[in-house]
Amino acid sequence: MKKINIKIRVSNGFETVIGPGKADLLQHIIDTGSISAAAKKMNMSYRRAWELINTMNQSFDEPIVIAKTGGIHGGGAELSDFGIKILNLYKVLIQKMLATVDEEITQINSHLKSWK
Amino acid sequence: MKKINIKIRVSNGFETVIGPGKADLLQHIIDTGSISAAAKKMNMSYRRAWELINTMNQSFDEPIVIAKTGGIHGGGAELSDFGIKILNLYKVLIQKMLATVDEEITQINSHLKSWK
DNA sequence: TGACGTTATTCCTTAACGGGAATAACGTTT
DNA sequence: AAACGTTATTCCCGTTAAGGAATAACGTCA
Repeated sequence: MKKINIKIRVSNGFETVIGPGKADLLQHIIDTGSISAAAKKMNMSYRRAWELINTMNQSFDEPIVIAKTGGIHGGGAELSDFGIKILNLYKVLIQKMLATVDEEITQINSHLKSWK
Repeated sequence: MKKINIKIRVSNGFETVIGPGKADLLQHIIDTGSISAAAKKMNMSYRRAWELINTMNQSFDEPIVIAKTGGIHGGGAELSDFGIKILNLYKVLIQKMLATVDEEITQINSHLKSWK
């Protein structure tokens, strides 16, 4: 059993707008309600997580993540309705794309060395 | 008109086995018959081109690029039949994948800022 | 044998990336 | 007012990535 892996990124021409890492991060923010907690779950620095989020928020015409400082637990973050929509679009994108190329993936996989 | 761009890479789990850059390089090798000429056309250093090729040759169970030193023009490189097969598989992979998600791409694109 | 142009490989240096620490701002709770 | 935990932001530093230069090896041709 080998471990071929298709990575799909959406770029605006010079930077990734959403891809595997950013989508993962968004999902963890949904789960935890916090940027720092999401980052920790991914073994990612807060600094980097914030950068990814900032890139996304600046790339789209509406914010993806809404963050608040202060308050009951010091603050927190959640996806905007728009952010949820984009994340779901990305998930659908991946699902559809992968569903169509089982044959080609199998063929490429069969020629990959397995010890890596 | 915006410039959304979907990048698809095939990974073996820890490195890219074929993706946009490597596929481009292979095509240029077909066109030029030389690693150095192909690299030059892409504004890529020979050193890097060789690394990409080496990664591919080591990742698959057959060589993708066959290179020769010496001879009439100092040497040269060409894709093996297997390399041509893999490159075509990748092209088909991309074509099929992109063909299925026109709707999602259009939607994401419509929410991307255009000045980037 | 010497010239030629390409592949193959090593070494050094520079640039980019990302982590960690430090700090401020914030708003609720006590 | 003080404490708390999170976001937001800036600095510094080490690691890694990538480029360039240099050199050897190679096989054909003159």
